[in-house]
Amino acid sequence: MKTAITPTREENFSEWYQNLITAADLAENSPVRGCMTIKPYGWAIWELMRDEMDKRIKANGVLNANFPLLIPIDFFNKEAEHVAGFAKECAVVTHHRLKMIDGKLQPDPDAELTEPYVIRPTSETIIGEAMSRWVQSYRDLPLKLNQWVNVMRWEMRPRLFLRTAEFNWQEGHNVFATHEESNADARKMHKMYAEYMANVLAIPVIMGEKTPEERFAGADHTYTVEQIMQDGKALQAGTSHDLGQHFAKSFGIQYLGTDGKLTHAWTTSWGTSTRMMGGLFMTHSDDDGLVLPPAVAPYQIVVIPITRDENVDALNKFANEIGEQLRSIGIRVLVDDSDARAPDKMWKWIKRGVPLRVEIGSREMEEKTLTVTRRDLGKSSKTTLSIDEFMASAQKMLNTIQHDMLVAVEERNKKMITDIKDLAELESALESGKIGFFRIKYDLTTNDEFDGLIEKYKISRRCLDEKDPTYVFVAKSY
RNA sequence: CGGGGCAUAGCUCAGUCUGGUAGAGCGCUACGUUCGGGACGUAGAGGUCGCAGGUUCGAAUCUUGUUGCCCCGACCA
Repeated sequence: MKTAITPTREENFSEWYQNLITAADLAENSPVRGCMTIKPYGWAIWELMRDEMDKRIKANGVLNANFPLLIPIDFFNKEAEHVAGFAKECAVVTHHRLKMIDGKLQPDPDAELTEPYVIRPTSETIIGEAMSRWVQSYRDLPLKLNQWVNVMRWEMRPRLFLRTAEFNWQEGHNVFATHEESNADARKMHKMYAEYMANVLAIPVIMGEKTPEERFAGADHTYTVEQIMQDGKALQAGTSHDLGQHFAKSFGIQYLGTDGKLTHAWTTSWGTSTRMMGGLFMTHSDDDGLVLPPAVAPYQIVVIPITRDENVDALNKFANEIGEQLRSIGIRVLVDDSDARAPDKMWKWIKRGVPLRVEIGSREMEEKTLTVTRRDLGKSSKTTLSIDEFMASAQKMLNTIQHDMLVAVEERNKKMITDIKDLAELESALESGKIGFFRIKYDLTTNDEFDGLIEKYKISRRCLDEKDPTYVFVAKSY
């Protein structure tokens, strides 16, 4: 059986993943170390993902803003834990001018900044500074901000979408008058992420709080959504932090309460990034390429005219009419009337994961029918139906695909989670090559013996079980 | 930043050991025959062999240095 992507997932998962990205024309490595170029088809997916997320953010009363890319180095000194977390991976801007020296452009030694800037790895500090000025009274609270920006973390080992030096994300930053409110907010955004991933990306997630060892630098509580990839590894797809008063105290975010007293506020921050795209691709795709849920597919339907010399114009015209009809009922459609051979067009759009493929040949044109194939189910789902029937049911078919993809991953995930009673059982499972998440009592994992297993099997604590926080999920991760 | 590997056509790679005019497959272009889940033939286009030095009559090949990439670690959304 020939597959469009080689090697297959089973043969070599990480190589399959890289080839998938090339085959689906999503992104490529750039000339800049650790940074990727997201190509138009990949970016179109991101735009759809972003728009869906943005709607949800705004529905929570959050407004978008935009803070500077560069952060004064001094801001990082203000929150000790935070500095420690990020110092190792910061890019720093030290000059403001280039000069031609010995025929080469170089930073001008005479243009060194007295105070270097850090390219933001995240924006808690610079937003904290602004909030300290914007928040004066309890009437200014809550203040809810979000920004869609790029950030930079100098990664040692980049992987397309999963870990790149520069990445795009949304980072939300909210301020509240009380700890009850900030903690409730962190949890609310956490739930929003889980809902989004299930309903938009068709990815069920494991929700829970990070253990103290894995918490965000400078947070009291970190809530995470963890996805399970097809190879059993975990992907941290979004985090929501209850920052307590750490940043409020460091940056002087205070409000005058009704009691006339000045009180430090409570902040949260919450983010999801282009890493989610990696999760999306790794979760749903197969050995023939990408499989996209309709909600984030740039083209939900591709119409392919099966042409021969004598019928090209008529068929292309007919296919475009079908395309127009579908657009008029709100479906994103591409009519591939390019002059490539029909099988080449089919494989091209199979590899790019278009949820529904519509083939039209002379026969269909005469009979007023269409042949429709679902990407998620493959060739066996090929059916022929009348144009009227299809127009009436196309949106429903897309909804069904969206739903079925979520259910399929839920089913797969059930087999990926194993209950473990003690460390001996955990070790023998790992030793036997068992993949996936292992659920074990948290207090069994706070000792040297467990640290040894972390070292030996490259596992980590992903999060506490939301349903019973005395349990923790352990897995290998990206 | 440690350990290993690689750098030759758009892509995957051979050629390097043993120095002698730059190769294959895929992809691309044209034409013909094909045509509903990866067709075939013919003809073409396409590379200062990562970069800089050294050895040599002559370097993709030997040598020194350098840069970048990949894999495995440490770090991480």
